[in-house]
Amino acid sequence: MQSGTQAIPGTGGGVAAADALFGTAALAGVELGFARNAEIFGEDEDNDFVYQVVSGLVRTSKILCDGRRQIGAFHFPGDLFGLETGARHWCSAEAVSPCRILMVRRSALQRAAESDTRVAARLLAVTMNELQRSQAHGLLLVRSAQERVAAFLLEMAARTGRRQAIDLPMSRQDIADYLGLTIETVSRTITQLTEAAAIELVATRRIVLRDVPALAGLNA
Amino acid sequence: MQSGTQAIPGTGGGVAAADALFGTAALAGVELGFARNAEIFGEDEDNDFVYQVVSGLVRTSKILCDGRRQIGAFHFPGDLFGLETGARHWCSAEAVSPCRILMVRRSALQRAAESDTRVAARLLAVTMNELQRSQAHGLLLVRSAQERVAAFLLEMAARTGRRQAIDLPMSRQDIADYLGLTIETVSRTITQLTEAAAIELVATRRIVLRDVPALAGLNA
DNA sequence: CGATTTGTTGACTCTAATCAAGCGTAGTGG
DNA sequence: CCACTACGCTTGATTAGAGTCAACAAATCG
Repeated sequence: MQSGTQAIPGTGGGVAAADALFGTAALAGVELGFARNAEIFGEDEDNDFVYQVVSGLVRTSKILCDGRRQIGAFHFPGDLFGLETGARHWCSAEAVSPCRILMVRRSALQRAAESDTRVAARLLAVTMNELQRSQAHGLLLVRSAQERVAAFLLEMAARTGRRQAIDLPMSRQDIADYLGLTIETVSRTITQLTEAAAIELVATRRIVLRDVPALAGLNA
Repeated sequence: MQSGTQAIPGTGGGVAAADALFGTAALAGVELGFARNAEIFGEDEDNDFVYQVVSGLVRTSKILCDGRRQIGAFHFPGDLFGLETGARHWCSAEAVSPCRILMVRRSALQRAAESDTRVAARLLAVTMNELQRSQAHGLLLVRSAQERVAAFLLEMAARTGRRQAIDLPMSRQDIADYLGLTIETVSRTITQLTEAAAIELVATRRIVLRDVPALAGLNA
């Protein structure tokens, strides 16, 4: 069972911002469905669209020269992704769970931003938020395995809106690649947090946060 | 001698973009000088300005709960910084070398962006570039010490425009905090790269890149 | 010139990676 | 329905790489 992935209702803020973005400008977007692990766009492909998650979960990642994969971000319903300046994509995007994705032509969005100040302002705000998220993610990568996993769980709880039980749509490999760890270390750390009674492993992909202050105490 | 810090001419692209940003809109900015290690803004302070480096080098950083410091970015002449959405600053900014900084009121910039589409577009482009830089930095943090230091040296060479000799305006501690390493590891790695004839340590803060392909070969 | 900060080097420790095996849960087909 | 398989996850043993602690050298400054 990996239900719940499509049921994630979005976090409100993101959806509202994006709605204002696309809605106000009356931008025609194409909505497409993607199967689990399907590629939405690939590295070095033409950068012609901006994307919004309607439902499901998306990861953006890059393959390192040694074959390892680094996941830069998970994108939840309402989130925009593919926000880049270059003519070609710098990273790739795949569906973690079955997704519905809204695609808007970059040129159309640009025109909309030129004619509607609110669209431009929204787009800038969304980009700045993404910048801050990226910087926060960078901070994570220099911390201990326990701190990374704890922060990840709290982030997922915050993003899915759940206070207690979180359903993780992504595999341990995805988590490891997001946190810059190996799957073994992620697994071991989850075991440790369980033994420390900070969390409870209901199922492999369903985790209950038992001691949120303890988890938060591991953070900066 | 830590000369060269004020002589860095900017990288062209950054300066041009920023000039268009501030110039076109006829934005009145205040230019201020900051001594070495002076704080330009602090974490949690009011986020009322956007800043541009005129000369010198700026670092933006955050202090972790365990006392360690993580540097998110170095900002060179022409670069904008302080691009955040929140009402308060999320990180702090300090002068690595003596700096001249142009400060523009966020509200004024926002008004300029509303009246001039080109300003809005420039601001968005600059923010997206910063996002990509931040993501690239995140990638660095999951690599080996050698790869991080090599990438750092190449980045500095690219930013300062020098092909061969780089003058590093920042201390080993700054480098370590930027790369998520300790000063000892940075020092040892520089020694290793010297022994491998990839670089040459002319002075502690002056490094000549002897084998750029070898250094680049360590990257993704 | 001494004093102080900054950088290098060495010895040792410890965390997370690696290599390898075993478990559990679908999913498949007889 | 039950092997059988395949995959994702966990656990164990060992290793490698960076951190820590400590001493020393070198540059900078008054």
